[in-house]
Amino acid sequence: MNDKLGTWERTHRCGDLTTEQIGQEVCVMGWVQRRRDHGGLIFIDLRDREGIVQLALDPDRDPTSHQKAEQIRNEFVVAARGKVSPRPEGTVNPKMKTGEVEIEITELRILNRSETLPFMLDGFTEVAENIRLKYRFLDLRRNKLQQNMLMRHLVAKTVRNYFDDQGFIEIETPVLTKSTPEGARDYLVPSRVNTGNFYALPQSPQLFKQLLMVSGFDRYFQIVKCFRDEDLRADRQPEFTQIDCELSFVNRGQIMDIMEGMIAEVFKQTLGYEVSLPLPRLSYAEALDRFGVDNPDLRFEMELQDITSLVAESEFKVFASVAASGGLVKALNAKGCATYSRKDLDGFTDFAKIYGAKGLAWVKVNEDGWQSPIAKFFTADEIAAMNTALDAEVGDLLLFMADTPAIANEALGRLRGHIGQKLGLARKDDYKFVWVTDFPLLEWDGEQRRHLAVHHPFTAPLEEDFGLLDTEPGKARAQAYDIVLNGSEIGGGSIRIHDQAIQSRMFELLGIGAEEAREKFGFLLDALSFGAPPHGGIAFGLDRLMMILTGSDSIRDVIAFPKTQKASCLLSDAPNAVDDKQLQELGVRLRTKQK
RNA sequence: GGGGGUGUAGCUCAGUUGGUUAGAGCGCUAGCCUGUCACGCUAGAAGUCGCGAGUUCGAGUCUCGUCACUCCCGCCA
Repeated sequence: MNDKLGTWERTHRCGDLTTEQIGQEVCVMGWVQRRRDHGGLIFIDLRDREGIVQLALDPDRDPTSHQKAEQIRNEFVVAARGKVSPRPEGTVNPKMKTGEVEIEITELRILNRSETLPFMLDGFTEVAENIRLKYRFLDLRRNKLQQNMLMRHLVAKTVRNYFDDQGFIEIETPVLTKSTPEGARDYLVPSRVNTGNFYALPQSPQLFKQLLMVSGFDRYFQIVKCFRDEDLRADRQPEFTQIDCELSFVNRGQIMDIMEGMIAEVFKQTLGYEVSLPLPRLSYAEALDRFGVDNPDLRFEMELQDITSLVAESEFKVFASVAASGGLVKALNAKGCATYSRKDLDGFTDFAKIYGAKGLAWVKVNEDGWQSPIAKFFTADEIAAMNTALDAEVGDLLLFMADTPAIANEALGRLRGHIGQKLGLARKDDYKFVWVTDFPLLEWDGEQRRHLAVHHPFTAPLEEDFGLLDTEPGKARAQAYDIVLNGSEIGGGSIRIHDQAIQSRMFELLGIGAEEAREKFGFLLDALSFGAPPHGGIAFGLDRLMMILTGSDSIRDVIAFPKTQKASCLLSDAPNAVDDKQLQELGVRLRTKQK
């Protein structure tokens, strides 16, 4: 039989008790982290979301409570009253926040019992993901996840306060929206009252926030769930949260200023970390040239060097032929890594191959020159030129990639990140931001034989590249910007097209005919024709930001109830089959038999 | 759609060349213990070796298939 809560009121949270409360009568409630029964004395570590405090139960002080404590097991829910006391000389626990005090219990109530848990919550062992997810309500009791959720709340609160101060208002946009087949796959919801028709869950509130600008709300933000039916990754869930913003009458410099202010405020409030503003800005072209990727990790240098011209005439056919066919030969200098084994180097090659590289050439810089399978193909002058370009010194490891520009950049750029991690140059408590700007507006899709929007079809081109739309649209750059933190894209946005004629022209360039554009985006084109102000915005991935703030390797650790890689919820068993009756009402018939 | 990893007690894992009755730590149960804090000591219970076939005198171990979890490529306007 459990005890009743009765009229007891909690006076403090467990983790909040310090020497300041010494002498006070307190009442705490929480879960039993651990019981240590000495036969006489019993100690209980009582836990709530703020932390753990030690309860001391002395049979001489209160035999009834002591007797109850003998039955207590892990995760029992307990309420306890007693006096906060300093721990006896020599028994202070410096590892605990509350380690200088304990509560001398005078009355104890067992509010509820617990079965033996399927796994320990003590944080000393890594538990398999599927077990954690099945018992997510228990997993969430663990300290790390409690901290993550509390910090997530703090971030949301900070964001709301900041935007409120800046004159933004939060407006909700619909979750049942219209499917637009551009971009990611939609999650579809069948409509009962419009049999045969479907809503789509929003991939982002993009169009609605633009409409809010047309409506004159001027500065909008929303912390909002978005949905994409694509395959999952360590940093991707099918439903995720964006900090979504849109502003009118601003240029992109002003947007970036406001947004980096928000990010700085978040880092200050959560980690006490001062982000120095303004953040560096890098063009897409420069990012690719120096780092190979558009989301460079700037916690370390190790920049890529373009050595195509140095090896174009060399005897090494692999490099020379790539150079002759318009490819790139790029190299990076892994400082002091000449000691790496053949196995390490093979590992790097395998890593590069993931990104389409055919191979990777390496050079160890020794006292007596280059040690490398490819050294013999180069003249002393060529080697000297490469050494200079790469700032090579004895003890360095030079890595070379020759391929099409896209593959050479991507593969060597990813390898740069990989080696930076391996060398411990990418510290989790170091935060390096960069804005990447001037993305290409369009990319050519060879399969569909049409241009696709790199960002989305509502992105405005750079004003100086306007003319290119009619001549070489593939070369036009966008008024777009991504904010990158430690090699991870945490946000992206653009100035939008607010001129209906230009938006129509953009649809044309994307191979979307006038009729199709009207059918899919007619409401946007209409809105643009009724006095749309110049506007632009950005959306931040809250989950990815939380991963970095909490030092989490998985997005699941910053989401209360995440899904597995196959997008199922092991806790509730979603998605699941539904009754025929439900399907009938929706006018939906399945094409395949269910298992 | 493709590639890699993992799956053995409630949890974390070990298990040799295919060979007797599958082990350890933690947890759990019982007993002891008045200053521990991942308390300690003693004893005990606990297994569909993910699932299904196959090879074999014999399979946790080899082969094939399959399922789940996970990391990556593609995909993610």
